[in-house]
Amino acid sequence: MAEITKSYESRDVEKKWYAAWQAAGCFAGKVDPQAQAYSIAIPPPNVTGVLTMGHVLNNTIQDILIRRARLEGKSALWLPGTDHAGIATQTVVERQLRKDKKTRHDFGREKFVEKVWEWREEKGGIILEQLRRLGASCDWNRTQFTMDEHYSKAVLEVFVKLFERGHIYRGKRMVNWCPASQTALSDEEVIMKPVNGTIYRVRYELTERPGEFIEVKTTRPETIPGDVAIAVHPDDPRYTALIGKTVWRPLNRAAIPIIADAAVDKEFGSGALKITPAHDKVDCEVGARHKLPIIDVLNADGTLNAFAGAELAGLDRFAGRKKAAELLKESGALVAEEAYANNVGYSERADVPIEPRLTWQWWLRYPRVEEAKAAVRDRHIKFYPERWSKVYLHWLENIQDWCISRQLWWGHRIPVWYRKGLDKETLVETDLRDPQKIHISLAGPADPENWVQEDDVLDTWASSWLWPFATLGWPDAEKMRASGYDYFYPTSTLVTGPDIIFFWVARMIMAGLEFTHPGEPLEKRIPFKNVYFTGIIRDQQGRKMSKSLGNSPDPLDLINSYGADGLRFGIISIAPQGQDIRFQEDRIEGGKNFCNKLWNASRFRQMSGEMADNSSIAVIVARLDGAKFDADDHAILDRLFAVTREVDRCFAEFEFSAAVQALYGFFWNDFCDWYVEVSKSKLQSPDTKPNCLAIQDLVLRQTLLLLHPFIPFITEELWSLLGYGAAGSFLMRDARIEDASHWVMAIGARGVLLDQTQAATVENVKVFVSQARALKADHQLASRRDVRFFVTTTDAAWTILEASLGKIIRMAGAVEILRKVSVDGAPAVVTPLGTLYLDLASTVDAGAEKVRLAKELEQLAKHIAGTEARLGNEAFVSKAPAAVLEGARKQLADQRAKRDELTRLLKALG
RNA sequence: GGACCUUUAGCUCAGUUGGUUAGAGCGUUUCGUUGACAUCGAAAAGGUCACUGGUUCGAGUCCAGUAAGGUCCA
Repeated sequence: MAEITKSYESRDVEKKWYAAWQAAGCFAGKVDPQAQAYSIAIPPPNVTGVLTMGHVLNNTIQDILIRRARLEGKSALWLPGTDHAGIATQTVVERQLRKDKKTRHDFGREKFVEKVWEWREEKGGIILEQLRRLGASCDWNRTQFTMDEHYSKAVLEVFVKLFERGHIYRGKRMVNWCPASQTALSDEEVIMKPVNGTIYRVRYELTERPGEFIEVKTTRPETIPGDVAIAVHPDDPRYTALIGKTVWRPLNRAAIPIIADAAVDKEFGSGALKITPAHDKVDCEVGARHKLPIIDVLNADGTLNAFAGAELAGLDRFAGRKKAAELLKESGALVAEEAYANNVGYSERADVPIEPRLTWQWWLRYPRVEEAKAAVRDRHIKFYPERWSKVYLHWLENIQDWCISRQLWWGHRIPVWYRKGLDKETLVETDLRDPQKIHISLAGPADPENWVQEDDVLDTWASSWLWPFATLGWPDAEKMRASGYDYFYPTSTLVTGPDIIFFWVARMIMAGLEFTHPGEPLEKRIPFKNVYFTGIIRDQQGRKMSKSLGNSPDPLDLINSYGADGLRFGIISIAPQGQDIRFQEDRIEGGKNFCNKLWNASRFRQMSGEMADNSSIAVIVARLDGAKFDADDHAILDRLFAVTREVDRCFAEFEFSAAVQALYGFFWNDFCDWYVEVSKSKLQSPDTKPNCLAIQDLVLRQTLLLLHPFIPFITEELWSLLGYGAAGSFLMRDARIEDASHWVMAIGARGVLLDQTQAATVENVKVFVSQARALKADHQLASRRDVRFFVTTTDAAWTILEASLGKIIRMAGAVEILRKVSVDGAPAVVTPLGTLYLDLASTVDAGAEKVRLAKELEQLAKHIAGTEARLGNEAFVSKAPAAVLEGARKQLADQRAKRDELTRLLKALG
C-alpha cells in the first residue's frame, strides 16, 4: 500500500479521481427498481456564465445531497445543463460583432442565429467544465441545453397546448420595454431603483384665458409632446370650473382638454396631472377611459421621434429631457426645477431605465395557480427555510399575466403563422381562433408560402420552467422511457437562490402540475419535493458579489490555493440555512487545514502499525477485543455514534453547516486532540495495541463516509490508501453508509457493549489533564516534561485516575503523579477528580498563589450564591422538573465542596 | 405603505422543544518543533446576548414595542 505523504497535495489527487470516476461511469443515473430514486435537476446556468461563488455554494450543496444519496444506497441522478439565456447571450454576441462595426441586422436573422450557435460551440458552457473542477458528480452524458432540438420541441408544444387550452392570448398592452435590448420584459425582469433626479414644474396656459395657467409636476418633460390631456380629480374644488376647458400643450403646441378622473392624486403637486397615454401605465388607463388619442413620441431605441417635434426629434431620451427643459424655460412654461427622489424601473439585464410602451405581445394566463398554492401550503413541496413559502404564496395571490414574447432573435421562435397580407395591428381575439387567418402548431402550416411566421421568440423562462421534466425526455414517450422519467420524476430536491423564486421556482411548479402525469394526484405532478434556498454570498462589507464591483474571488483561484475540498468544506461551514453569507477567505483556508488534519491523522494510523484487512466493517469489528476496552475506547465510539446520528439529523433537516461543524469538532477535538494522543500510550503496549488500531480503523472509516459528500476527493484517496475498498471499487459508488444503530449492533455482536459510565469519566480526565497543564503554565513550566504532581482525592476518583495514569502523565507532561493524604504549601488546583498539586514548594510565590486562589474563590462564590438562591426559591423547588432540581442540588454540592477545598488551600498558604 | 430577515467575544457566526458557569473558527497574548500534522500543539484573555416592557420558579431562547442595518413586494 502506498505511503501517505507528509502533507496533502490536492491537485493531483483531484485530477486523478475525477478522471477515474468518470471513466468508471460512477455519475450515471440508472433506473434501479430495487433502489429508491434520488434526483436533482441542476439550475441550468446561463450558457454565457462563468463560475461564481454563488455557483460554488449552490452546486456544492447539490453534490453533497447526491453523493450522500449514493452512500445511502439510493439510485442518484444529477442532471446537468445550460440555459440559452436569450438576452444575455444575444448581447454577448452582438457586442462581439460591434468590434467589427457590425450589428445583427447586417447579417439578418438566420445568419445571426448561426453566429450565436457558433459562439456557443466555441465559448459556451465553460461553467460546466468549471463544475467538474469543483467535483460535481453530474451525469454529464445527459447534459442538456434549452435550445436542443428535443427541448425546443417541448417548449413549442407547451405553447401550442396552452394556446389550445385558452391560456395564451395576444394583446396590445403597456409593457416594460428595454430600449437597450429593444424587447419587452416581464415584470419580474424589472428592478426598481431609487434615483435622485429632478422634477419639473410646468405650467400649461388656458387657451380661453391667456395669462392663466394650470401647473403640473413631471419628471419626464421630454414626453410633453405626447400629452393629450390634463387630468384633475372630479372632487377637487380648485379645478371644478376648468373641467372641459382646454390648455396649450407647451411643447409641440396644441390645445388639449382638461378632464376629470378619480385616479388623480389631489395631494400630489398642484393636483393636476398631465396625461401621456403612450408613456405611462396609469395615463394609458386614464386615456382609455376618456377615449383619448395616443401619441408615442419615442422610438424603440429610446430616441425621440417626429411626434416629439422638430427640436427634439432624433435626440436620445435623456438628452431630450434636457433639451425639453431648456425649451420650456425659454417659453416661460417652466416654473421651477426641484430635486426629486423616486423609484425608477431598470432592465435587469441591460441596467437601463425601462420605458412603459404600448405594444402587441403574447401573454400567458398562468395555469394551475390554485394547485400551485396548495402544493406548497399543504407541504407536498417543502421549502427550506420554510418562511419563503410565504413570499411564494403572496406572489401567487397577486399574480399577473406573463408577457412571454420577446423581440429577440436568439430563442424559441413562437410557433404562430399569420396569413400573408394580414394586418397584424388589427387582429382581435376571435381572429386568433380563425384558422384562415392564424396558424398555430408545432409543425407549421402545410403551405408555408402563404404564411409569415411570428418574429418574436419566447421569454427564456418560458423554456426553463419546463426544466425538471423536459430534461427527462418529456413529451417524447420513447425518450421518457430511456431517461427514466417515471422513475426520477418528481425530482427530490431543488437547490436554488430565493432571488428566482418567482422567475423560476413558482413557474416550474405550475408547469409541472399542468403538464406531467395528467389526471394523477398532485404528489405525482409536482416537479420536486423539497426546495432548498441558499443564502446570497456577500463580501466583507456585506455587498452582493458582482462582476461589476469586482469583489468576487475567482473560485478557480481558490481551488488552486486550497483545493476543491478545502473550498467546499469552507463554503459550507459558513453557510447556515437560509442566511446570507459574508465571505471570508480564512474560512476556506480552514477547510484546507481540515483536509490536512484528516490526511495526517490517517498518516498517523498508517505509521502506527501494520494495516490489517480493512475491506469491510465485519473484518474490522472482528479485530476488536472487548476485554481491552478502556474508558477512552468507550468514549470515542460513543462520540462516533453521536456524530453519526447528528449528521443524519442534519441531512434530514438540510442543515449542512451544522453537519460540517459537528464533524469538524468530532474529528479534530475528540479524535485527534484526545483519542490519537491517548493512543500513543496504548500503542506502546502489545497488549492494547491491536484493539486500539482496530478502533482507529473504525473511526477513520466512518469519518470518511460521513465526510465524503462534503470533501469527495481526499476521502476517496484515503479510502483507497487505508484499504477500505476492494481493488477497482470506489467509495463514492460502492460504499454504503451505516447508521449508528447498525454500528452498535455490529460491535455488540462482537461482545462489546458501549459503557456510558466509563465514557463519561473521560470528560473528567480531560479536565484533570487540562488543569494540570494550566497549573504548569501558571508557573512558567508549560514546556517542561519532568514535572511531579501530587493529588489528594477520594478512592473512587483515584480509581479513575489510576486506570488512565500512564496516559495522563504523558498528556500532562509529568514525570509522575503521586497520591498523597495531604500536601502543604504547594500550588494547587481543584479538579473534579481531586486536588492537584504541583511539586515545587520551594519556588512558589505564596503571594501570587494566594491572589490566584482568591480570584477563583470569588468567582465560585457568585455561582454558589446564584444556585443557593434558586434552590431557596420555594416556587422553583415546587415547580421545576425533578431532573432540573436534582441537577441543581448536585451542582450546589460540587460547588460547595470545591469552595471548601479552595478555602483550605488558601489557609494553608498562610 | 406591506411582508420578511438580522442585531450574541475584536471579526465572521453557532446556540434544536425556555433549565448547570452562553460556544466555535479566525484574530490577540504567552509557551512549545517530544517521530501524524507549525496547514500543528498547549494555556490564556475576551460577552450587560441591540434596547424597553411582559409571560415564567427560571428568558440569548417565548410575547409586545422601540432603534439600527438589510431583502423582497407595492
